Amino acid sequence: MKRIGIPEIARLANVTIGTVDRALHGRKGIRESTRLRILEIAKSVGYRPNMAARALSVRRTPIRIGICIPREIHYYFDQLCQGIAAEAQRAELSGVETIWRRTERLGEAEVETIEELIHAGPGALILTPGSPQELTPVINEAERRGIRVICVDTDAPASRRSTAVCVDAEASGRVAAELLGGMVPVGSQVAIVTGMLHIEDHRRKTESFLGAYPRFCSEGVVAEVIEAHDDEDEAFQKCFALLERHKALAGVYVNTANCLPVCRAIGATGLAGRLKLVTTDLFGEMRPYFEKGTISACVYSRPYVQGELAMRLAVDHFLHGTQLPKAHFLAPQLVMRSTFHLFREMRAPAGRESAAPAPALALPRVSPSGTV
Amino acid sequence: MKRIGIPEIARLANVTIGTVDRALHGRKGIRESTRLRILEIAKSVGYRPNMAARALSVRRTPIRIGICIPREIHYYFDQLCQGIAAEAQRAELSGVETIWRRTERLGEAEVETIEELIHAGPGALILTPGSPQELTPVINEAERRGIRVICVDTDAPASRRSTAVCVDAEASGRVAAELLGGMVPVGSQVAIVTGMLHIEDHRRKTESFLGAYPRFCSEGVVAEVIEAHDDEDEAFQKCFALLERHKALAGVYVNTANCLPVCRAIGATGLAGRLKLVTTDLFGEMRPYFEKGTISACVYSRPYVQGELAMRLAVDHFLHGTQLPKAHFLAPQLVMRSTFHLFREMRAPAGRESAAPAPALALPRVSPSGTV
DNA sequence: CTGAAAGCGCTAACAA
DNA sequence: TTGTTAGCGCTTTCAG
Repeated sequence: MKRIGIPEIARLANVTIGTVDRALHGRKGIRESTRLRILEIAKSVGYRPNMAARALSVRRTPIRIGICIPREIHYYFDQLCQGIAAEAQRAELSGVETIWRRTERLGEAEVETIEELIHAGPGALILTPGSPQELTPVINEAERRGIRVICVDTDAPASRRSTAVCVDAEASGRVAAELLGGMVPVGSQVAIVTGMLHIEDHRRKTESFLGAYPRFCSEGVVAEVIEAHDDEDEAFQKCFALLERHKALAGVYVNTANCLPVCRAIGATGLAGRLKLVTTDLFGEMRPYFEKGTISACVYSRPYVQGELAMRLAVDHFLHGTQLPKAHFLAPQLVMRSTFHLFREMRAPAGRESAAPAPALALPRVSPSGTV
Repeated sequence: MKRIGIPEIARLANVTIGTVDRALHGRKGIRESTRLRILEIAKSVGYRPNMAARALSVRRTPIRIGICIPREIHYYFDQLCQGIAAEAQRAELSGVETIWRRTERLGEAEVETIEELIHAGPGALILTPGSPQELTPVINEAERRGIRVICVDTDAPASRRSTAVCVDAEASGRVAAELLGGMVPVGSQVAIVTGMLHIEDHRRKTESFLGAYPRFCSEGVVAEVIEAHDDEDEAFQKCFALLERHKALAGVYVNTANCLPVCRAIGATGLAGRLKLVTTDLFGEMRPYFEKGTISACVYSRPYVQGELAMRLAVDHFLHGTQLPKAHFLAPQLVMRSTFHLFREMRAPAGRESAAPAPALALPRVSPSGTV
């Protein structure tokens, strides 16, 4: 089963490798009959190109990919970065380099950072657009220069970005409604705790839940929508008051990461387990509330997977010439009491400093000839 | 920013590439001082080996990975194979080859096929052990010869296999119980439709559901466990009779792929939507039942992801020297009415012929979940 | 101990 | 229209 290559095909066809190359790649400057003949031979011997040789021959510039991701919220964006880094490490072997620029917070210093990255002349840019509208000009500028911009986690749909990898906020809100609606009795009152409605993600999740909930729980009503501004105390206070106000509340949907104060408020009112709580995101501190049954389910956006995917799309695009999809929407992962322990997020203590920028130098670890 | 290689280091160190190679690889025949000097330079310039070139140069030992996966059930194992193939294609650049052997059905001709694969002398073997106990000797033999055996989808825990990638059947059954238990009223009767209880996977899911259901639905009871033997007619008949027998049934858990007849029976008795149905696996024909609300949720093992993961573990192991984990358990993906459309499985018409043994030049590229 | 040189399979520029 | 040739960056063999 020796693998046969271009030279061998050339021999079989009585031509030279140049001609075989032309035939195989549909290049011009070859008689149609010759091409057909060669193609026929190539097929009959089951020719498969040696990708390593091709890569070696064709590429003299390493592919560089710029990455602009915020630091905060750590537990979330660190996962995202780890996904990217994991994929990047694999692609390293094929000559892909990453340039990391982590901004302090989502939406902060985005434009400058990306301009800086553009300046480095990368092949692609992976970023989380915090303020899509402000970013649109830079994104378009990057694309104009031939840099493929890949949005991750959130999209900048009005821009000319090449693609986006994200969990659709609407799907997220809808599935939360479906879960909660399925768990509470007909006609139940529920409430939403959100961060800030002027944040697109929060608003869309909220609206989508509002629209979907009555469809999944007949006669069901959303009693209140609370903005907690991602403040722990505010969330606790407001939520506690909410539970006092609506004794009949059957469920709560928290669509921001700030779910711990809600859990505490529910615990404080002795409702844990009776009231169904559906949260968003996943991190170590949620563990006890899963165990106690305070949290019924969590609609998780899987930042790690998103990162992996974004990076992979970029790599595949450059290395294999894969087309970038218009957008890639992932289904959120539903995490429940029976499964939360299976997530890496629940093991590592949260809040650790980023593990992203792979510490450059790695000398060859495997001796080429043998295994140790 | 040019990526610098061995020739450049040689120049900087005033030696030849041969010497640099010796230094970098800890080979003998080089003065210790020279080695140190070269290593120092390599580090300072951030040398990273070009793996494509290496792969090309040491073609004598391409890493080969044997794969033994059944054809049936197509919709499931084709996904698994596509996951493996996608990952394999990426590794191709680094000189990884795959040897495909698809058996007709799970558990059929496994031993022979694997013996044959062992004979090809691969570095690793990826397989779905249909009958773990029969396979144990061959697996151990392979491991004895230094072939890393990776079980996927099901495990062969008694063997010396290097690792396994699978969704734990127990977690699957338990989360089904949690979902169903959360959706039905207190004290509800539910039923289980399984394939054959002598199949380990079915038995374990069933037992785990039986154990967990009462914990998630207080006073809840599992009224019946039905074996449908993965036969369409039998499933329909038995299920129809079941629904007649237990008018009060609030939910059904189907833990085999054979869920369509159950959906039909539920439809025929006019219970669609009222009775909560939790199924297993995901394929195109389930679409209308999701749409109508007949299926409330599906506990999906994500064969594509499992395949990707298994292959990736193998590749990372050989290319980066990564340790293989003892086992890798994935959380099942919960699919619901709001999200089923995001899955690749629901788009492509099911039952297509395998796409596994990569056809020559252009291997169809698939992405892990929905791509628009 | 170190240097020189021959490829690995493929692409691409140049010759015929 | 086809042939020839020079690398890509690395490993490896054979000389010095």
